Amino acid sequence: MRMRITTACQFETKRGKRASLLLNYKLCTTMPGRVVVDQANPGSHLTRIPIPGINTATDSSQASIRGKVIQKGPLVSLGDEDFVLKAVIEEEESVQRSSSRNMSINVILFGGLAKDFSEAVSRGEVVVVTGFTVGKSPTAHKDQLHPCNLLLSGDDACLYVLRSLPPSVSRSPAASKRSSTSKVSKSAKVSKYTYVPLNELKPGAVVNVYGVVVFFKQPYKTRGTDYCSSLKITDQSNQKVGCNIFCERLEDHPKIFQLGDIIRMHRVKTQAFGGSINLLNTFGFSVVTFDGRPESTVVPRTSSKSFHFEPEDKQTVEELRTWAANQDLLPTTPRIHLSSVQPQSYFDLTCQLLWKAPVDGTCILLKVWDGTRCVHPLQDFSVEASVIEGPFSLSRERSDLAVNILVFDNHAEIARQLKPGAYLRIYNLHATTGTSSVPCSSGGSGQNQLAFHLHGGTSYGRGVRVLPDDSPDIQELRRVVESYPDDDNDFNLNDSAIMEIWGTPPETLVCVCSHSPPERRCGHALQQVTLAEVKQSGPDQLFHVNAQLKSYQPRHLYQALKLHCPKCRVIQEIPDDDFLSETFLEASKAPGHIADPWLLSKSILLPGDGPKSPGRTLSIHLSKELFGESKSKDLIYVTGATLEDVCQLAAAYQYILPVTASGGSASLMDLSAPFLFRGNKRYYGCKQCSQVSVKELKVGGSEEINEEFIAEALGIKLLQYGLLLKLELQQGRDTLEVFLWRDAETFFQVSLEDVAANQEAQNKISKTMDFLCPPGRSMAEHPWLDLCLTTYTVKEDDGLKHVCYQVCQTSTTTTPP
DNA sequence: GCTTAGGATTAG
Repeated sequence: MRMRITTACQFETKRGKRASLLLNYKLCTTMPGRVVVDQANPGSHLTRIPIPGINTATDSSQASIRGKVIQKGPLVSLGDEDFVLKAVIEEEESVQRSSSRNMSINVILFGGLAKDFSEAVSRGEVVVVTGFTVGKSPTAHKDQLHPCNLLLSGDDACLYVLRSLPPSVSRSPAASKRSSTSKVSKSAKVSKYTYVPLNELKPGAVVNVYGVVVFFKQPYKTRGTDYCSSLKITDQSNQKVGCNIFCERLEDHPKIFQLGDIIRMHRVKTQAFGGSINLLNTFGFSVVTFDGRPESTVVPRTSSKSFHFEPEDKQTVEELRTWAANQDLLPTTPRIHLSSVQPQSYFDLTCQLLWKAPVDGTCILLKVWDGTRCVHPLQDFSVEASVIEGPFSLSRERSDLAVNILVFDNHAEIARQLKPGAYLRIYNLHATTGTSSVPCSSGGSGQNQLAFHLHGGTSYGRGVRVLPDDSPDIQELRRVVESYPDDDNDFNLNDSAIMEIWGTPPETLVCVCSHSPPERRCGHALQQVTLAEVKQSGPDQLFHVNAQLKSYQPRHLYQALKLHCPKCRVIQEIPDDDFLSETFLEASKAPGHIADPWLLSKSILLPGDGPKSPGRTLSIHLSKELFGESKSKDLIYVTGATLEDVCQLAAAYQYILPVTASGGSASLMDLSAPFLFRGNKRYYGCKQCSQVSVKELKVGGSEEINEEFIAEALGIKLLQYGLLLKLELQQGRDTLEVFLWRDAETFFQVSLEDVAANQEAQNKISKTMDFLCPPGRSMAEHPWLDLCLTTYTVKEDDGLKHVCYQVCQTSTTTTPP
């Protein structure tokens, strides 16, 4: 089958309505790179954002900012030990200058931090800040500095000073760089620790120990309040000692990646158990771990902001490593890649997560790869595209190598928090064969198809963990996966640059177009023109061009798919499932009681499974009117339902309307969430244009209940799905950036409502884009397209009008070869 | 309020 772009002379959208050409985007092509600071530096687990790259959408919980102090204001007292201080920090030379103006930013410090900064930090010093919030700088106009400022207040705020130390002072592991870190408001305390050999432990003592890890489980949830890391360690005394570390927070647990890692624990309690000594963490416990391979550099792994580390520690680690290397302590299992997996075996897999999707309450499907190809036939699974988190459409190379992993039970809970792009180690993964009866299995011939299962439980250290980006274990993997052509479109810079515009918060997307373009038809009578001629022309014109597609943005459909209001023309993002789950969960906690006389209600008490998941009441309400019309299955109202409940119910009833009780009456939830569900489809309402009130539906006998009818009855203005792509057209040496928006449905010959709900429709779009812009092919191999373009003006923030271009009245058609 | 786990395969 061959696809060809032609111009369609007739055009009418599915619903017979037209969205106007209203786009107001600026593309920032100079988004600075993401720089991860050196492991030895503070905030190394965070993404370092260059100062020019800061904006109000910066996720400060994941970011650190580094800069040189170029101005330090006076400490201003606000009374009662409260202070404020303003400083300016400047991006250092090392980062590429992408904008000369935004290299310096105001930092406003509050409270004790302001006071400490005033006393401890001088101009010219380099600082790293974390836990900040980003605000709009009210003085940007006046001081010509960065349009944002950094606000440092509260417990999360932290500021580190990078400072040279005299050689005699105990240093951080960054000693080789001749620099150390001091955290403002905490001075380093120098004290000696003594470590007890493992064969000298006596019960009932609190000790510090070093050891080589000979067994470990990743932290797992206990029946109590904490996670437990269960491990066994040994040292030169050859004594093996079991340890149980209980911490509520996962980040406080020892970072153990593989057998042979070295662990140092401070303040562990010895305890007699079963004739031997066990170790248990106790008050003031701290832990640091190290890679166990003698050839690797000694880099402490810890999430502690301050920890003790001296040259003696480095020596102890090296001695333990050398000793362990000459012992028969650890099994000598070779690293298994997907290419060397044996059916029915258990192995540890180091891989990259491509995407994930929930299967049911106890199972998550992970799509991963390690750059090698599994030689065995693999079992296939299918999931709804709408529940996939991550790039739904993989390049051919990637999807050839990617495998599915089913993660069950306790591990599913951890897997829910994994982010696509993360590097993972999955311990005790089971390569199973035989037919699967999990809900997402596509069936198939089954018997000798391989499937990867991470079973529930923690036997044999079964578990999954994220490896840090600087882990030596992933460098080779990273090199391999990054060598694939499509890679730079998926997880790194390009996407974050695109997200600058495509992820712009909805309120800034309100369209401010001067007026809608006139309706014109291309018709084949229009003569083809060059891109240069299009650019030289004014707005409100229609052109017929012949060009190639050089590139397009965003690369992922889930980034291009939007919701928009046909009335007020606001464009907004589609909320992700994590957000929706949270919203529904919150609402389900306080369902209240509905006593509307026009509803028939029935409540079910669903048992919980612990203090963090208490029981809840799910209520289903039927409209008496619909019941009388024998349409009781057409629409039900539910209260106390989680997102999962709603999806389940959506399989049995036509329309599900989640409601909460407000003064004894049914009322809708916040319109941030879908107000209506039908099968896989979700319907949203416009916050600005809806005047919601839940009242009895009046249906005539022949009237069909559909989303439009329900929305109207509720006073809701239905949002429509839209698809927004920016295409770079090429014609010889000339290029032109154009949008595809209004006529996206015509272009792809697909309903965007379907695209939001099913994989098949999504595949149609990705196949089309792969055909128009074949990944990894030269421009000579890109097809030539006949396109209609319209020109129109958009009023920018600066008040000036800009001419924009949009593809219109063009559809992809398939023609026989 | 101060437990939880204390290695040793799921059975999808």
